Amino acid sequence: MINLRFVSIVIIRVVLSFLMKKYEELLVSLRQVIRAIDLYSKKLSKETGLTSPQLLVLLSIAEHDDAMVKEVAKTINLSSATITSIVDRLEKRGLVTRTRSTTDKRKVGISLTAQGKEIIKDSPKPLQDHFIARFESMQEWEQSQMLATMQRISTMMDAEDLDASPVLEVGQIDQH
Amino acid sequence: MINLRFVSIVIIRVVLSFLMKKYEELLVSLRQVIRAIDLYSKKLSKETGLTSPQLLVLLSIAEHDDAMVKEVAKTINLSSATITSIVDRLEKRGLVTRTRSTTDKRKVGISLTAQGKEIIKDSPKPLQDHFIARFESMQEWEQSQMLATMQRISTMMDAEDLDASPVLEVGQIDQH
DNA sequence: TACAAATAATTAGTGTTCGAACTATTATGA
DNA sequence: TCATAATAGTTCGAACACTAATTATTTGTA
Repeated sequence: MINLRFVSIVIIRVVLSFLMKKYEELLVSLRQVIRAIDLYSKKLSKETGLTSPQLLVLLSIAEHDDAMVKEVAKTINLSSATITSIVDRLEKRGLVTRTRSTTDKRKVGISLTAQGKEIIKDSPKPLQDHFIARFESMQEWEQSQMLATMQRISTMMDAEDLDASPVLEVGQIDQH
Repeated sequence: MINLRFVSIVIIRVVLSFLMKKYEELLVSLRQVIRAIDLYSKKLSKETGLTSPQLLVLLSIAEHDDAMVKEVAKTINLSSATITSIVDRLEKRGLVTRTRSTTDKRKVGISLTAQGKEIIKDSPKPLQDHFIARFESMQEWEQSQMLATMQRISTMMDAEDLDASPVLEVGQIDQH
């Protein structure tokens, strides 16, 4: 449903517009952040032999064993079709198994194999885990500041109106 | 080079960690923003019959006529290979033309056809343009606040160290 | 000048992502 | 009950997106 790649490009551009006067400074920060994540993602791929989405799916299953396709899809914000194709590859490599539920034969549970668990165990933690300790030590006012910024952007996008009435055309955004 | 989709997922998760206490509130804001962008992107696709990347390429060419593949790639942060395949489709639909340069026969200039210009003219402005007017009216302190937040995240990622010495292994991030 | 290195674009191959159509199963309600 | 709606998962086709390899051309230099 959501094309997150495009979304991220727009978000970055919006943030840049938002800070036109600080454009250069912010660009440096953003590039550094993106570069750090990109490099870390490559490191993960090299060490585990998995792509980023594959690792995300695997981690999601590790947290909730025997997860349904739909649950995984919702957790990491991808369509069921995408999860199916990623699980296909993971299954082919013997990292997960599919088991059709006996109580509801529409459902399919996905579980890690011993080999899958091994890979998870060896892989470095996802980038965000590394930062939580630091983030937790932040001041309350800094957290509030970030939230205020996001809400401000949301308001400017009329996103609230959109959400309130799903029927509303997006064209409305473009007027007035 | 950069998998922006994965990057955006990590950024969103980092921001969420960052705001664990405000988790629910922020989640609502983020969903609203993403939904607004997603809907707007669909509106663009429906009106122009183009996908978002195609429109981005087209707009990039509109701004700098006779642009080289490499220039377009750099402008919208995609690989040359990706641009080639997108331009293939745009050319097939008669929206752009390729002209090999006479001075440097390695280079290929991409230009809009009359039909391509027509589509650009009719298409609504990209989402970010719509917000610039609002953003410009923002207070100086609000802009500074956003920049401060980004720089804080950048620092926590040790991204500056990374950028300072390109040789540095990403593994360094995971230590400290 | 001649030849290696660098550059620009493309092609090949793999993987991700989606919506729409399809199959199978379960839930609902007249 | 039994037809119909809803749900879970898959398949299919199209478009992206990347790296690595290839082709053609230009640049740099011995």
